[in-house]
Amino acid sequence: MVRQLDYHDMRAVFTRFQQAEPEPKGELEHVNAFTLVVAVALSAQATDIGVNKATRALFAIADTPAKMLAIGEERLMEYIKTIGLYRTKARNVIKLSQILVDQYGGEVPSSRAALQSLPGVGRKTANVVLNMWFHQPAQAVDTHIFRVGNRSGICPGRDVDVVERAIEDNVPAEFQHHAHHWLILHGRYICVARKPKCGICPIRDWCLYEDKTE
DNA sequence: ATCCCGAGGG
DNA sequence: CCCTCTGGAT
Repeated sequence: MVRQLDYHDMRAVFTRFQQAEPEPKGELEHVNAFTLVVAVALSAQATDIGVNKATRALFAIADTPAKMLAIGEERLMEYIKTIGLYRTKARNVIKLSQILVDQYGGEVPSSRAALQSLPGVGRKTANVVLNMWFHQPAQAVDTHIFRVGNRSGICPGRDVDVVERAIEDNVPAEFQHHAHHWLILHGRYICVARKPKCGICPIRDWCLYEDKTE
């Protein structure tokens, strides 16, 4: 039996998030749609801090698909070698850049199908781009949101698809667009994986998580 | 279910 | 040492 916060508690929780951070933003650095796609693709199983450290130098010389192709896979690998899974990511970014040049005039497509057809871009990355760049009602579920959603009862689910639906179905409409970043930031700084900081949690009154250490 | 895979925290 | 980090492809 999965417990899910009721409508009243959901409103209270997101009102708290909104008061603390009226305009939450992601912390992945990017300068256009292309660099956003690349940054999000690179962020798989990596911290945004580590990704930013690598992309700062990379995007200074390669902020378009054409420039990325000019650099090539070998040199790209050197830039992102400090990020996990770097071989696969380098290959995907080069392939993806080639497809954007060949099929989309060097632009980033705005449809989910086109985004997800790019190598290294799955549902989660596509949803981030749709939400952040194209301002579409898409809910990306990452490791933070999956954990926070299940612990708290905000958006529980056995897999990410169920959690995504729980957000769409149960987060009040006016909070939908910012829900992604509110939940991520909460997971990153308060509801952390190992030892959640329930002592300083702003939504503790409504959370269903049983903290046995305090 | 498995592999990919470095950096940082505890 | 072990765990975690805005996953995706096979």
